[in-house]
Amino acid sequence: MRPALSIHSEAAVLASSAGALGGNSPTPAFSPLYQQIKGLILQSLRETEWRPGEAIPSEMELAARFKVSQGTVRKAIDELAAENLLVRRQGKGTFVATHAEQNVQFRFLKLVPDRGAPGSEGRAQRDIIEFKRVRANADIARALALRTGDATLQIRRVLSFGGTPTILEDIWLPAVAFKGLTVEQLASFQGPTYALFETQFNVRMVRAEEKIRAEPATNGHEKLLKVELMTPLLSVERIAYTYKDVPMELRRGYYRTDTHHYQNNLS
Amino acid sequence: MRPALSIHSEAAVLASSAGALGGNSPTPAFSPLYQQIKGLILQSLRETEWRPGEAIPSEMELAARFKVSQGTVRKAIDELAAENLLVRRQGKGTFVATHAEQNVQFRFLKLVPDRGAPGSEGRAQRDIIEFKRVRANADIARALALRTGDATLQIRRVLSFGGTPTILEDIWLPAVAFKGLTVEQLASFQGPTYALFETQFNVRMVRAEEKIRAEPATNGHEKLLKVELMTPLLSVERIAYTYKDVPMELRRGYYRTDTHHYQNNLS
DNA sequence: CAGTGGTCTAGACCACTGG
DNA sequence: CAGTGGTCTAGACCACTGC
Repeated sequence: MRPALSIHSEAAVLASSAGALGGNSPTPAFSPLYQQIKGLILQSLRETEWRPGEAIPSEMELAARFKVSQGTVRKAIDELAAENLLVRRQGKGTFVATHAEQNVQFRFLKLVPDRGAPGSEGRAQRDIIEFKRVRANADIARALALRTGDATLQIRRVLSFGGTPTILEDIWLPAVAFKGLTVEQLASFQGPTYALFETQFNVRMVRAEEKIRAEPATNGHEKLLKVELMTPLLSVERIAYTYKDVPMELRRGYYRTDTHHYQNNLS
Repeated sequence: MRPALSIHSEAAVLASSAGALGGNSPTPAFSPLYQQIKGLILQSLRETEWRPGEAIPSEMELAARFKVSQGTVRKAIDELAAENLLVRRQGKGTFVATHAEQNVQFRFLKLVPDRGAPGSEGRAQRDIIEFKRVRANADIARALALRTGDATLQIRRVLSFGGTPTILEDIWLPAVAFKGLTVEQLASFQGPTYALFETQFNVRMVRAEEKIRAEPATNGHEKLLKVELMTPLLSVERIAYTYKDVPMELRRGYYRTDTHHYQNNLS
């Protein structure tokens, strides 16, 4: 069976563009077939040909569609599954990952209680303190790849565990992508906020970067978290990205760490 | 070619032990061949048949040794490489991972400068403040899977970047495994501490868990880090594990986060 | 029972490294 | 050039799911 895709198609593009610019082909940039298949599947995910939670076609179907062997499709899916974009379920199929699944919830919330398992406290109480439309300052704009002055939605909320306010978060979203988001929607939605983003705005968060510092409680944060002024808090700044590495959320969190801690595993 | 290993060997063990206990075989616990191969390779790593930095036998050789196909060995090695226990180098071979490699250094040190790349500050200055033999209290013993009162080596040191003291660390090691470790050795060794552990004590750190909190500088920590009393510091408690999930190091670090931050990537 | 993902094999060929 | 890991294929069979 001859593949319909050239093994060197991407390389050809790179080489030709380098040639057009007069560059002397720095790297052949060989791209294996399965990487190209991976790219095609990724493209379908971006274009939401299959939505979060849905099954994608079987390996056999995809192999036929792309005119490659099942093993090649398999390797592409393997990588996407390793990146948590797809979830394989033996006997059932391969599914688009979603933040609505229980086991995924704690991949993005690393604050866990000192005693007991991560989810042992039941559902966190979420209180929305503020919701407003603001123009991005230079910092916010840079983080979200916007221009200074572009419209954003800002949300301030407090998460409480067992009645104790533990997390204060300020969230900024590009207004264009989240047009129509309301406080009511945010307040009434059961489940992770990122699941709401998936179903209502077709925005799927794929990865995030967090910068963590220790800072004293000030600016009224101490009142909202019910701690003394200048109490050390964990400051967590997160930028969350969608499929094509587009930043779609900036989040500044302040965590109390007297009964919880930020858990990280290195390997 | 018939495999010399039974596909169900591990399953058989589990089933028989469950049977001996009168259990009614809860899970067949099917173990694929490549997992068994992975286990055998892991065993050789533990027994240091191949030492950190050395090449392991080629895929073909291992396939012949274990009487399986190259593809099966390949899948086993794939997983070990994904876990950072092995490193593949095309055209050269597969090597036992080591902390002596440049690119590995920053997998375990997540504190990076606010400006500039992770390694841009040059080598950190390390000053050993204290080195003593102490008996483990209940906390230390639990963390290192020792008994209270067992001997440990305690090291206190300060890491400085560009002349600024930034990290204060207390390290506890089980004395039995690190017999003969001296201050001179620690002070004179160039490169990561974990690389020293590999070459001198045959202890290879494979993964670690970190619990992070925000705490005020007290107990003289403020003097060693040259900050004011009660300045918020990042408290990082790490337990590091060797191949077979044996804890071999407890480390309590206090990080200044005025010019650096703890960087974490979620996916 | 059919359909899915998961394992295993055998062989061909490619890309990369170093002598 | 030989030796290594990397890719791709084709086919057989296994484990799991749900009808």
